[in-house]
Amino acid sequence: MSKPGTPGGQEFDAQGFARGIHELLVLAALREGPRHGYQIALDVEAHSNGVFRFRHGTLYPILHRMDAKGLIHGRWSSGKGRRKKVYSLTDGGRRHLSGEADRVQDIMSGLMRMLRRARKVPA
Amino acid sequence: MSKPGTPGGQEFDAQGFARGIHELLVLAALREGPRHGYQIALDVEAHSNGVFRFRHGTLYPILHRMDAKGLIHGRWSSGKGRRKKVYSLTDGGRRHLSGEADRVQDIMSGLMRMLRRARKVPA
DNA sequence: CGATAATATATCGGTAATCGATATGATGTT
DNA sequence: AACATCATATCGATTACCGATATATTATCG
Repeated sequence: MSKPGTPGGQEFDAQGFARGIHELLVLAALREGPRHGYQIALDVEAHSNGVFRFRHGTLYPILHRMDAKGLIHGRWSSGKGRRKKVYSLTDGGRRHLSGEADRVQDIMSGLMRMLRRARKVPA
Repeated sequence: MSKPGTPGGQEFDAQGFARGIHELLVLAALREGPRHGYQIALDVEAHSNGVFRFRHGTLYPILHRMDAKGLIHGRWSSGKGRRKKVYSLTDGGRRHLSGEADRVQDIMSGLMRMLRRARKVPA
Protein backbone atom coordinates (compact mmCIF):
# COMPACT_ATOMS: atom_id res chain seq x y z
CA MET A 1 0.00 0.00 0.00
CA SER A 2 3.10 2.15 0.02
CA LYS A 3 6.74 1.46 -0.64
CA PRO A 4 9.11 1.81 2.28
CA GLY A 5 11.00 4.54 0.54
CA THR A 6 8.05 6.88 0.19
CA PRO A 7 9.48 10.41 0.29
CA GLY A 8 6.18 11.80 1.57
CA GLY A 9 7.60 13.72 4.50
CA GLN A 10 4.41 14.48 6.40
CA GLU A 11 2.93 11.10 7.23
CA PHE A 12 0.36 10.44 9.85
CA ASP A 13 1.28 8.03 12.59
CA ALA A 14 -1.88 7.38 14.51
CA GLN A 15 -0.07 5.91 17.50
CA GLY A 16 2.29 8.79 17.89
CA PHE A 17 -0.23 11.46 17.20
CA ALA A 18 -2.04 11.75 20.51
CA ARG A 19 1.29 11.54 22.27
CA GLY A 20 2.61 14.22 19.93
CA ILE A 21 -0.25 16.54 20.78
CA HIS A 22 0.33 16.15 24.49
CA GLU A 23 4.02 16.89 24.16
CA LEU A 24 3.26 19.84 21.93
CA LEU A 25 0.92 21.29 24.50
CA VAL A 26 3.59 21.03 27.17
CA LEU A 27 6.17 22.66 24.94
CA ALA A 28 3.78 25.44 23.96
CA ALA A 29 3.03 26.16 27.62
CA LEU A 30 6.70 26.22 28.57
CA ARG A 31 7.47 28.54 25.72
CA GLU A 32 6.03 31.36 27.81
CA GLY A 33 8.43 30.63 30.62
CA PRO A 34 9.38 27.92 33.13
CA ARG A 35 6.52 26.30 34.97
CA HIS A 36 5.88 23.33 37.21
CA GLY A 37 3.65 20.46 36.15
CA TYR A 38 0.49 21.42 37.91
CA GLN A 39 0.71 24.91 36.47
CA ILE A 40 1.24 23.55 32.96
CA ALA A 41 -2.01 21.64 33.26
CA LEU A 42 -3.87 24.74 34.39
CA ASP A 43 -2.37 26.87 31.63
CA VAL A 44 -3.20 24.39 28.90
CA GLU A 45 -6.75 24.06 30.12
CA ALA A 46 -7.19 27.81 30.30
CA HIS A 47 -5.59 28.68 26.99
CA SER A 48 -7.55 26.06 25.10
CA ASN A 49 -10.87 27.03 26.67
CA GLY A 50 -11.06 23.67 28.38
CA VAL A 51 -10.71 21.64 25.21
CA PHE A 52 -7.39 20.15 26.27
CA ARG A 53 -7.01 18.79 29.74
CA PHE A 54 -4.30 16.76 31.40
CA ARG A 55 -5.22 14.01 33.81
CA HIS A 56 -2.49 13.84 36.38
CA GLY A 57 -2.04 10.14 35.76
CA THR A 58 -1.10 11.25 32.27
CA LEU A 59 0.70 14.49 32.94
CA TYR A 60 3.55 13.37 35.15
CA PRO A 61 4.64 10.36 33.11
CA ILE A 62 4.67 12.62 30.06
CA LEU A 63 6.87 15.15 31.81
CA HIS A 64 9.27 12.41 32.88
CA ARG A 65 9.37 11.03 29.37
CA MET A 66 10.06 14.43 27.85
CA ASP A 67 12.74 15.10 30.40
CA ALA A 68 14.42 11.80 29.57
CA LYS A 69 14.22 12.69 25.89
CA GLY A 70 15.85 16.01 26.55
CA LEU A 71 12.95 18.14 25.35
CA ILE A 72 12.49 19.78 28.73
CA HIS A 73 14.53 19.98 31.90
CA GLY A 74 13.10 19.72 35.40
CA ARG A 75 14.61 21.08 38.60
CA TRP A 76 13.22 20.89 42.11
CA SER A 77 12.58 24.39 43.27
CA SER A 78 15.07 25.06 46.06
CA GLY A 79 12.97 27.75 47.73
CA LYS A 80 10.46 27.20 50.50
CA GLY A 81 6.79 26.59 49.91
CA ARG A 82 5.41 23.41 48.39
CA ARG A 83 7.87 21.16 46.67
CA LYS A 84 7.59 21.79 42.95
CA LYS A 85 9.55 20.55 40.00
CA VAL A 86 10.01 23.44 37.62
CA TYR A 87 10.45 22.60 33.96
CA SER A 88 12.08 24.70 31.27
CA LEU A 89 12.47 24.28 27.53
CA THR A 90 15.77 22.96 26.30
CA ASP A 91 17.21 23.97 22.95
CA GLY A 92 16.14 20.60 21.59
CA GLY A 93 12.64 21.20 22.88
CA ARG A 94 12.48 24.58 21.22
CA ARG A 95 13.58 23.11 17.91
CA HIS A 96 11.12 20.25 18.29
CA LEU A 97 8.31 22.66 18.97
CA SER A 98 8.73 24.79 15.89
CA GLY A 99 9.24 21.77 13.65
CA GLU A 100 6.32 19.79 14.99
CA ALA A 101 4.01 22.78 15.01
CA ASP A 102 4.48 23.08 11.26
CA ARG A 103 4.07 19.37 10.79
CA VAL A 104 0.86 19.20 12.77
CA GLN A 105 -0.44 22.22 10.91
CA ASP A 106 0.12 20.36 7.63
CA ILE A 107 -1.54 17.20 8.86
CA MET A 108 -4.49 19.20 10.10
CA SER A 109 -4.97 20.92 6.77
CA GLY A 110 -5.02 17.48 5.20
CA LEU A 111 -7.70 16.37 7.60
CA MET A 112 -9.70 19.54 7.12
CA ARG A 113 -9.54 19.14 3.37
CA MET A 114 -11.11 15.71 3.72
CA LEU A 115 -13.74 16.81 6.18
CA ARG A 116 -14.67 20.06 4.55
CA ARG A 117 -16.84 18.26 2.03
CA ALA A 118 -18.46 16.39 4.86
CA ARG A 119 -19.27 19.29 7.11
CA LYS A 120 -22.77 20.04 8.10
CA VAL A 121 -24.00 22.70 5.73
CA PRO A 122 -26.01 25.28 7.68
CA ALA A 123 -29.52 25.27 6.26
CA MET B 1 -8.51 19.26 38.05
CA SER B 2 -12.03 19.51 36.77
CA LYS B 3 -15.34 18.62 38.30
CA PRO B 4 -17.24 15.72 36.79
CA GLY B 5 -20.11 17.93 35.82
CA THR B 6 -18.07 20.23 33.60
CA PRO B 7 -20.39 21.39 30.82
CA GLY B 8 -17.45 21.93 28.45
CA GLY B 9 -18.90 20.02 25.54
CA GLN B 10 -15.84 19.71 23.36
CA GLU B 11 -13.29 17.87 25.43
CA PHE B 12 -10.22 16.19 24.14
CA ASP B 13 -9.86 12.51 24.82
CA ALA B 14 -6.38 11.59 23.77
CA GLN B 15 -7.13 7.89 23.68
CA GLY B 16 -10.10 8.20 21.45
CA PHE B 17 -8.71 10.84 19.20
CA ALA B 18 -6.56 8.80 16.84
CA ARG B 19 -9.34 6.25 16.63
CA GLY B 20 -11.76 9.05 15.94
CA ILE B 21 -9.65 10.33 13.07
CA HIS B 22 -9.48 6.90 11.49
CA GLU B 23 -13.20 6.44 11.70
CA LEU B 24 -13.77 9.93 10.37
CA LEU B 25 -11.60 9.20 7.36
CA VAL B 26 -13.59 6.08 6.59
CA LEU B 27 -16.88 7.93 6.91
CA ALA B 28 -15.64 10.79 4.75
CA ALA B 29 -14.57 8.35 2.05
CA LEU B 30 -17.87 6.48 2.12
CA ARG B 31 -19.76 9.72 1.89
CA GLU B 32 -18.92 9.78 -1.81
CA GLY B 33 -20.52 6.40 -2.32
CA PRO B 34 -20.17 2.75 -1.29
CA ARG B 35 -16.68 1.32 -1.45
CA HIS B 36 -14.82 -1.78 -0.35
CA GLY B 37 -12.02 -1.61 2.18
CA TYR B 38 -9.05 -1.66 -0.10
CA GLN B 39 -10.56 1.15 -2.15
CA ILE B 40 -11.22 3.22 0.95
CA ALA B 41 -7.54 3.03 1.81
CA LEU B 42 -6.54 4.15 -1.67
CA ASP B 43 -9.06 7.00 -1.66
CA VAL B 44 -7.97 8.31 1.71
CA GLU B 45 -4.33 8.20 0.71
CA ALA B 46 -5.03 9.97 -2.56
CA HIS B 47 -7.34 12.65 -1.21
CA SER B 48 -4.99 13.53 1.62
CA ASN B 49 -1.91 13.69 -0.59
CA GLY B 50 -0.43 10.73 1.21
CA VAL B 51 -0.66 12.26 4.67
CA PHE B 52 -3.19 9.71 5.89
CA ARG B 53 -2.57 6.08 5.17
CA PHE B 54 -4.23 2.91 6.42
CA ARG B 55 -2.10 -0.10 7.20
CA HIS B 56 -4.19 -3.13 6.39
CA GLY B 57 -3.57 -4.55 9.84
CA THR B 58 -5.35 -1.42 11.00
CA LEU B 59 -7.93 -0.97 8.30
CA TYR B 60 -9.90 -4.17 8.52
CA PRO B 61 -10.30 -4.26 12.30
CA ILE B 62 -11.53 -0.68 12.10
CA LEU B 63 -14.10 -1.55 9.47
CA HIS B 64 -15.32 -4.47 11.57
CA ARG B 65 -15.54 -2.27 14.63
CA MET B 66 -17.49 0.40 12.78
CA ASP B 67 -19.80 -2.20 11.31
CA ALA B 68 -20.48 -3.59 14.77
CA LYS B 69 -21.18 -0.08 16.02
CA GLY B 70 -23.63 0.46 13.20
CA LEU B 71 -21.76 3.36 11.60
CA ILE B 72 -21.29 1.50 8.34
CA HIS B 73 -22.75 -1.62 6.80
CA GLY B 74 -20.77 -4.20 4.84
CA ARG B 75 -22.07 -6.66 2.28
CA TRP B 76 -20.11 -9.21 0.27
CA SER B 77 -20.41 -8.28 -3.38
CA SER B 78 -22.43 -11.02 -5.01
CA GLY B 79 -21.04 -10.44 -8.51
CA LYS B 80 -18.04 -12.18 -10.02
CA GLY B 81 -14.50 -10.87 -9.77
CA ARG B 82 -12.52 -10.80 -6.55
CA ARG B 83 -14.46 -11.20 -3.38
CA LYS B 84 -15.00 -7.76 -1.90
CA LYS B 85 -16.93 -6.52 1.05
CA VAL B 86 -18.64 -3.31 0.06
CA TYR B 87 -19.40 -0.83 2.82
CA SER B 88 -22.01 1.91 2.85
CA LEU B 89 -22.86 4.66 5.28
CA THR B 90 -25.74 4.03 7.63
CA ASP B 91 -27.95 6.84 8.88
CA GLY B 92 -26.13 6.67 12.19
CA GLY B 93 -22.82 6.96 10.38
CA ARG B 94 -23.99 9.99 8.49
CA ARG B 95 -25.11 11.66 11.70
CA HIS B 96 -21.87 10.72 13.42
CA LEU B 97 -19.85 12.17 10.56
CA SER B 98 -21.42 15.60 10.58
CA GLY B 99 -21.35 15.82 14.36
CA GLU B 100 -17.77 14.67 14.75
CA ALA B 101 -16.54 16.83 11.90
CA ASP B 102 -17.73 19.86 13.80
CA ARG B 103 -16.25 18.57 17.03
CA VAL B 104 -12.85 17.91 15.47
CA GLN B 105 -12.94 21.31 13.86
CA ASP B 106 -13.41 22.86 17.29
CA ILE B 107 -10.64 20.83 18.86
CA MET B 108 -8.34 21.77 16.04
CA SER B 109 -9.00 25.45 16.45
CA GLY B 110 -8.13 25.03 20.12
CA LEU B 111 -4.87 23.37 19.19
CA MET B 112 -4.08 25.93 16.53
CA ARG B 113 -4.71 28.75 18.94
CA MET B 114 -2.11 27.28 21.27
CA LEU B 115 0.40 26.59 18.53
CA ARG B 116 0.03 29.78 16.60
CA ARG B 117 2.24 31.61 19.05
CA ALA B 118 4.76 28.81 18.76
CA ARG B 119 4.99 28.61 14.99
CA LYS B 120 8.24 29.14 13.27
CA VAL B 121 8.35 32.74 12.15
CA PRO B 122 9.75 32.90 8.62
CA ALA B 123 13.03 34.82 8.79
C1' DC C 1 1.15 -21.47 -20.35
C1' DG C 2 3.77 -20.74 -16.18
C1' DA C 3 5.54 -17.26 -12.98
C1' DT C 4 4.88 -13.18 -10.75
C1' DA C 5 2.77 -8.99 -9.13
C1' DA C 6 -1.21 -6.68 -7.57
C1' DT C 7 -5.74 -6.98 -5.58
C1' DA C 8 -8.49 -8.10 -1.44
C1' DT C 9 -9.57 -9.63 3.11
C1' DA C 10 -8.46 -11.51 7.74
C1' DT C 11 -6.19 -12.36 12.28
C1' DC C 12 -2.70 -12.45 15.96
C1' DG C 13 0.98 -11.09 19.19
C1' DG C 14 3.92 -7.40 20.68
C1' DT C 15 4.11 -2.91 22.16
C1' DA C 16 3.09 1.46 24.04
C1' DA C 17 0.44 5.01 26.12
C1' DT C 18 -3.60 6.89 28.20
C1' DC C 19 -6.58 6.67 32.26
C1' DG C 20 -8.54 6.04 36.86
C1' DA C 21 -7.37 4.94 41.30
C1' DT C 22 -4.53 5.35 44.97
C1' DA C 23 -0.80 7.29 47.91
C1' DT C 24 1.76 10.97 50.19
C1' DG C 25 2.50 15.24 52.18
C1' DA C 26 2.72 20.42 52.53
C1' DT C 27 0.14 24.69 52.70
C1' DG C 28 -3.67 27.74 53.28
C1' DT C 29 -8.36 28.57 55.20
C1' DT C 30 -12.16 28.61 58.34
C1' DA D 1 -8.17 21.32 64.59
C1' DA D 2 -10.27 19.96 60.40
C1' DC D 3 -10.58 20.37 55.67
C1' DA D 4 -9.88 21.65 50.87
C1' DT D 5 -6.36 22.60 47.67
C1' DC D 6 -1.90 22.27 45.79
C1' DA D 7 1.66 19.16 44.00
C1' DT D 8 3.91 15.08 42.61
C1' DA D 9 4.20 10.04 41.88
C1' DT D 10 3.18 5.25 40.51
C1' DC D 11 0.61 1.08 39.21
C1' DG D 12 -2.66 -2.03 36.86
C1' DA D 13 -6.21 -2.42 33.43
C1' DT D 14 -7.56 -1.35 29.09
C1' DT D 15 -7.25 -0.26 24.41
C1' DA D 16 -5.90 -0.40 19.74
C1' DC D 17 -2.39 0.46 16.40
C1' DC D 18 1.13 -1.95 13.75
C1' DG D 19 3.92 -5.46 11.48
C1' DA D 20 3.89 -10.00 10.15
C1' DT D 21 1.67 -13.69 8.38
C1' DA D 22 -1.91 -16.32 5.85
C1' DT D 23 -5.04 -17.18 2.01
C1' DA D 24 -7.12 -16.61 -2.69
C1' DT D 25 -8.28 -14.55 -6.85
C1' DT D 26 -7.20 -11.93 -10.98
C1' DA D 27 -4.22 -9.53 -14.28
C1' DT D 28 0.27 -9.23 -16.65
C1' DC D 29 4.24 -10.54 -19.04
C1' DG D 30 7.60 -13.48 -21.21
